[in-house]
Amino acid sequence: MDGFQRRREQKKQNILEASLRLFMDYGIQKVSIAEIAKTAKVSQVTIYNYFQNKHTLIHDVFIYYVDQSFKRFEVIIVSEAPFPEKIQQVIFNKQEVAAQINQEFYQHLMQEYSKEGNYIEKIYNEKALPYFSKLFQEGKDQGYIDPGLSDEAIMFYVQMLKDYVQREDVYAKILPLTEEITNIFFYGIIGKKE
Amino acid sequence: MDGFQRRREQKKQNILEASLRLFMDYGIQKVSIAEIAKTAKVSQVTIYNYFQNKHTLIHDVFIYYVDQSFKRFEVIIVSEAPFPEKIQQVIFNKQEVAAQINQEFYQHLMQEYSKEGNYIEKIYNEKALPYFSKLFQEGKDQGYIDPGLSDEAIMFYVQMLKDYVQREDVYAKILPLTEEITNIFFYGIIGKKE
Amino acid sequence: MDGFQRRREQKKQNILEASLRLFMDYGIQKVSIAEIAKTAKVSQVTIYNYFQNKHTLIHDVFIYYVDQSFKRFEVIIVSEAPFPEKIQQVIFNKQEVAAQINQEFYQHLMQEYSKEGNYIEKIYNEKALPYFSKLFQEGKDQGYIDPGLSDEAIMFYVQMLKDYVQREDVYAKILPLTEEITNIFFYGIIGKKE
Amino acid sequence: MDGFQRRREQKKQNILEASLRLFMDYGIQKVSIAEIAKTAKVSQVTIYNYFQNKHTLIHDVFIYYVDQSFKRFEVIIVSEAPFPEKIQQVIFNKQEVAAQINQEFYQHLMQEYSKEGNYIEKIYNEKALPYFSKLFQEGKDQGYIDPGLSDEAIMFYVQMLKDYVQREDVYAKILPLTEEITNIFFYGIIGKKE
DNA sequence: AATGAATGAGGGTTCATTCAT
DNA sequence: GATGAATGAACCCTCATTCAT
Repeated sequence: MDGFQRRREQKKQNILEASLRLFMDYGIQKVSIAEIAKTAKVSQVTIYNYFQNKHTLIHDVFIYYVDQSFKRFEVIIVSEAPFPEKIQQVIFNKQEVAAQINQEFYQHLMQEYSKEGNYIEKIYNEKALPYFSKLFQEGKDQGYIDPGLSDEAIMFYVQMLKDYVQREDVYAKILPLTEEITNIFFYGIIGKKE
Repeated sequence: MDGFQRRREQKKQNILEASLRLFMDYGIQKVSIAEIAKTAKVSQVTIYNYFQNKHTLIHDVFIYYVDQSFKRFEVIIVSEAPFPEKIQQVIFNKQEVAAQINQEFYQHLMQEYSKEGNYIEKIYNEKALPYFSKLFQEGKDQGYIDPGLSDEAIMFYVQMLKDYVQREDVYAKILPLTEEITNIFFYGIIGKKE
Repeated sequence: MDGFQRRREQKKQNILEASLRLFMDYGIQKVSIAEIAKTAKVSQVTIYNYFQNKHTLIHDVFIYYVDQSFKRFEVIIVSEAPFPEKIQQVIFNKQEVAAQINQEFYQHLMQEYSKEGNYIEKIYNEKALPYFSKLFQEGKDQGYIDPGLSDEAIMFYVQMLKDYVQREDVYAKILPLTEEITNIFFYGIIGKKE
Repeated sequence: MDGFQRRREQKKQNILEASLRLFMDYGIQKVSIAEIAKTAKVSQVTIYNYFQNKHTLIHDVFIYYVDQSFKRFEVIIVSEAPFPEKIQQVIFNKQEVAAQINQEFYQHLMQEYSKEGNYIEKIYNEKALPYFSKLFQEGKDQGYIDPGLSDEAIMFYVQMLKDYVQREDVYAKILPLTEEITNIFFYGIIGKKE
């Protein structure tokens, strides 16, 4: 990549980052192109030079976001930590780009991209799922997970917890419940039978 | 209530119902007053005769929604069904006003009402929480729930599952997993020890 | 006039008075029919039963206003006070319905009715002008007014002073100047030559 | 100022001029942004690119107007014409931006600016008042004005006449009375004593 | 390639006026 | 005759997007 290309990429990333920041703070619909342009210190038209329209900008921001979070996710999975710790980190660690993610942003993506591009599906099936499978297999091998459970079901649970924990309105409330929640995750509401 | 009053109430409810329907299908911001008016078969101004502005309309729609769902929730709790069935119904039965609820609508409310009116907090603390407590006590008495678990922690799980199940993008996927998910809820990922 | 008619007249006057009050306080354009209805404690439609539309309502309010002020004006003119005192009263006394009249109201009338109905012209020519003529003749006879001056010119001056004094933004400032202003009116800027 | 800036200024002035023209002809409230846009041959949004909202547009139009009128006023005052002619020009010459000024426009500004910005007060006290003082002193020195009269009182008269002459509804009527009115201004209703 | 300027379409809201009881 | 309810038209303003330089 020559200097020219590099500067171009840099500018593009500036726009993506500004957009992501704003989307996560205020939601998608509340953020205008003009606002993004001002934050990224470019003109509105420059944005249109890099991205077809707001729709594809959102799409690209999302991909940028997923790629970034995925890298951090990967680190946890391949680490040498014991299984329960890994699970806890995946669920509770705010390892995402931002500490708090605007839910509307998240929802919008889920809604939009479950229909068309289906990028989220694709990336999860291609990348996350194998990692999760590996993680769950590890759990099953070490006796932490019932071997009869399907990966889909466990993944649903993990995903759900992960999502929920990230919600601004929820996070504060459950902080003191972390241990209990983890316990229920492992042993169910019926509790550990010793 | 005379005929006048009754027709007025009826029309108001029409607007509320149309709004709720649209909000749940498309989200709040995407739905214009004009659209609501057309759906409810009234003029835009009529809406303004009943509700001060869009903001308070949303508020009122929300209250309408909460009240309605709560009635159905109550029915389940006080029924004579065995505990596990009750829990399953609370979580999985689409007892809500609508089969599918738009998440942005839900998020908006959560966000909004965690700040101001705090109506959701109030109704949950005053009405839902006691019912939940009673239900959980029932579960503990019958050995379905570890007596050491706090109501808050269990409620978190129930609420999370309930919310998640309602999401458009999620519902279809987990339908075949219902049984497994219930199992995890009861026995954790470690599974039932027999 | 029977009791029925009387009640009708009473209601009509209520509306007129409410309108006048509001017009003078806030100006014409800022006052809605709904506001008048609420102030007069009638329904909006009732207003339309008495007055064709807002336009004619304004017209009628104006006539109501002019008639009322005219009565008070007449009192001064026919009184036994000496000429200079009469003039001063006509100009400076806030003998109008309201202490302060919203200028927009006044202007609107002037503008509107100098074109069409021309009611103000008519009433002034028919009623005020003769009185003014009489007053000015009195002044000329007593040596207070140059006999060479036309009634129109003097009337313009009196009217102008009267209007100006009534303006909210002007009144306070000129209060301490009353005497000087009267002097200039009588003797001009060149002053009394003794 | 480069070509960019200059064209921008030009366009801004177009909008100001169109607004002023319309405000003066029809009053402020009756003139919509759409109408201004059409008159200035720009889109509505362009207006919003230059002015925050209608309120500040009105404000800026007013400043534009005051500045322009003041320049012409200054020319008269510093000219070499004899005193009576100057006075007559100040009062009667339609030296203002427009031949006729809508009174509602004027009133609105007076009302508005007696409260907040107070721009009119400021400009009059800082700029107009000194000029007027100088003019009146000239009149006193040359025996045209009674030295005992306060500047405030004379200014009141001048201002009043100036305002009144500008009124659409008044102008036509007093045109034939110009001479008489000037006489009254100089010598009062009692007339010149020779 | 990048920008300031411009725009069509649409959104929420208000108002004078009419309908239906 | 009086009212509550309803409405079409208009207004201010915002936004994603394009034009012209």
